[in-house]
Amino acid sequence: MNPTAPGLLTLSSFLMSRTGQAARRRLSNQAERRGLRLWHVMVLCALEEEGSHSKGELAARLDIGPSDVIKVVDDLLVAGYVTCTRSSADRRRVHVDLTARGREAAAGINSDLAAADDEVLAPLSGEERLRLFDMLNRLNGHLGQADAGAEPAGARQNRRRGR
Amino acid sequence: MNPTAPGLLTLSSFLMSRTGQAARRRLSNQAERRGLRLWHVMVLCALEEEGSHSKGELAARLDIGPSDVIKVVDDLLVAGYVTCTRSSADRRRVHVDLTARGREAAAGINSDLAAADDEVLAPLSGEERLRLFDMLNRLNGHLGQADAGAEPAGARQNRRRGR
DNA sequence: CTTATTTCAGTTACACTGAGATAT
DNA sequence: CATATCTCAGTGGAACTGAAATAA
Repeated sequence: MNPTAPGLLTLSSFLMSRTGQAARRRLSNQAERRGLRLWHVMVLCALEEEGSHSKGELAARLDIGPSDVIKVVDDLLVAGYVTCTRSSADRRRVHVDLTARGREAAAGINSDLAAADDEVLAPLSGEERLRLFDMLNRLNGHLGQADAGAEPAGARQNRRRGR
Repeated sequence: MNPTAPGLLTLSSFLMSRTGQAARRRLSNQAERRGLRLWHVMVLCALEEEGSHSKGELAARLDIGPSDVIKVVDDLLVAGYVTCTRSSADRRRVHVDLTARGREAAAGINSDLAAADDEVLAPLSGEERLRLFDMLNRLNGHLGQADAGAEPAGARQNRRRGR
């Protein structure tokens, strides 16, 4: 059809997945120094920024599987970074809250991750970084929204990107 | 330390990994319609753009594991998209070449992927897309280069990102 | 004997799926 | 009974690791 379709290797989508993968690895390496994975940090960060969440809310907020939240929160619980308490109003829900220790850990790792982020973005000027950040936010919104509209019908559980 | 370190969830590195992941999924879905995975398309694309490669060269060019190239090329061989021939000059090497059928498949899927890429980048203007493409290329070069410098010593096999 | 290339086998982390338990 | 939330166990593809076989 299109005689001069650009190859996969030069597509922005593909470059982005590659770059994102490399960037993720750097962040992940930072987290690993504290015995945490990125999922753990995501949860700590969400709790730090937005306060208490139920496990289901965390899954929706972070766009990860509800079943994965279980393991992650359980690890954080064992590490003493969070507390889990059943809601007295709706006893199905489990509220997750940061402990003082968790807040401390989150602050420490956040500054480490910010440094890693800075190193990743090293080749970009300050203005370019702002542009990039803006574009990424728009792309994220667009992609998440587009996926949400394609729900088959009875997808009450797992309303996530993979369908 | 830093009292106002930005949270992981707002780091460009993190946003990029998320966006890249969503973008990759779209490309992957396109490839799947033809019974291929992204790895297969990467190989087809590299062969289409740059001609014959040995398996080791493909691994280095695409930055994937030499052991993974085996499976991918083998799949393509079974599908009749490539031919494998031992080099007569250096019989350790196996040269991989596109067949007519492979070239046809590559062209077809490339235009499909280009359409998917266009959809991913929908929220960006033409100028922004160029900027983004440029930034991604620079970031890719920077990250790949930085990883290459951190080699421990005797890394003759697997000189790849994860070390 | 040492090195390069390919090959095979196995491991890990991640994302996801499905069933079931408990509560509303 | 229908629904929501959480929990657990298992699947599959991707990325990586290590060790062999073959040839130089």
